[in-house]
Amino acid sequence: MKTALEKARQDPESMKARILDAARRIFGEYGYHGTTTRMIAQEVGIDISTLHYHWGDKKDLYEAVVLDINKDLGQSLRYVEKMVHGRPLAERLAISIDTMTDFLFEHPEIPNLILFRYFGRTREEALQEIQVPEFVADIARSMNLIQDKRNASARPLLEVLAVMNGIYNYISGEAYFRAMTRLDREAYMAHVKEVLKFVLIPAFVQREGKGDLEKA
Amino acid sequence: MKTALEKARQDPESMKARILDAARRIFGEYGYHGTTTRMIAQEVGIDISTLHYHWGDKKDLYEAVVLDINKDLGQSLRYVEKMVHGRPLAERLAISIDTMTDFLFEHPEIPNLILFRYFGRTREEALQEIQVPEFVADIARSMNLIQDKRNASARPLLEVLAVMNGIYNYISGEAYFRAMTRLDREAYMAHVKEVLKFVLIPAFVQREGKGDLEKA
DNA sequence: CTAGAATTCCATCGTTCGATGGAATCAACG
DNA sequence: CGTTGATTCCATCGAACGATGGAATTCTAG
Repeated sequence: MKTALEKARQDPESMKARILDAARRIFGEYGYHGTTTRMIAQEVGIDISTLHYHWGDKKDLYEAVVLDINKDLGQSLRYVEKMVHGRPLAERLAISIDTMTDFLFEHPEIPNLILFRYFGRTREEALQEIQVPEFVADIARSMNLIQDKRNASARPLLEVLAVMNGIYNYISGEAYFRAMTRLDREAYMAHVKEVLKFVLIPAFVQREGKGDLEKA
Repeated sequence: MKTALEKARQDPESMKARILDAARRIFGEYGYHGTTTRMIAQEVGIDISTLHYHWGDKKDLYEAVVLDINKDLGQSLRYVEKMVHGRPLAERLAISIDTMTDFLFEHPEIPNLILFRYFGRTREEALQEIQVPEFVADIARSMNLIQDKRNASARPLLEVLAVMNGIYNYISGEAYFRAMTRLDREAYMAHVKEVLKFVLIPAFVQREGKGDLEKA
């Protein structure tokens, strides 16, 4: 007998998986308080009681969404890390930006929910943590900004946040920024990648160059 | 006889002004749906009906908050523009970043509400626009990225957004990022300014240099 | 086919939220 | 003092929301 979780993971067409999928999108668009269980149920085309049957109450469902998103983001980051391993810094940054931007454009609810967590508060206490700090430290190590993941100083962590948030902003703000720039989706994605690489890469490359100079 | 608006502007201790002030903070922390009129009333120490008496319904109050914030942000941007006028690019960016960061740390509800608007959606339709596009075009002109504010192409607008959002992120994410870096408020502010200048300035300065080279 | 388990929906409950009428209080002025 | 208008609070309403019991339906094992 499969457990309920295994079922949901294995069969993306199962009711439980369909609800989780819709919940990701709607929580990502409207935030925790802006989302009603009725909105999610309607999106799936089911009754609210079916939703509660599978996922418990609203907070439980939200926490499941957060865990699911952490899982996807972690997978994607590990994939990118393998991809850029051993390459020079500028190339590593360019590939990371391109790959993560592509991935997140496909799953905008991921940066959306992360940004909601960063910037907003919830009336309920102790909603599930998004494990971003863990990810940020991993990236800092992958970028050679720190050696040990355990005791990272503030500066490199904040630098990594500049890169990650820079990407998140353009994904989550797509509707707003596209209206502002009057670009279609494809052109917007291309411009975003260009601008991100233009803005983010020089600083790190310049410093690396200076470091080498001092060594020599 | 003064109008109600003039009264509120002139006397910051008036009930109407006190309500608007509390509403800015709470809408900024919890977002539109995360905020209840009761929370605002309790913050001021009054009854909900007093709130409705002065500002109408929840949407009206929210729109007043948005207008108020647009006013403050616009003033601050114009002040910075005068301050940096005529200086070289790197200096202009550094001063702008320092000044805007200081200002926004004092008024975190401003970036908070702007980011909520970017990234989140509301169940109600047609909530008051935050006039960010206008501001972004102004800054692009002030940075000599565009000549005419009217017909700005996408690229410079997206570059300006990278700068503005970079600042907003660290302000609005203070609680989260400070916990992550274990910095006190003062140290956090200092690090943020350093990191912002480190990340954002080189790209623009480098391009300016290349531009001059091509001219020569 | 059938019995039992799993799933889905209908009806409904209690709470919270936005909003308002109307009484009570306060301030200004002759 | 008394009248008038502005302000504030109390009581309460209807709608929306989260949640659940239980009937109806579907699925599954034997």
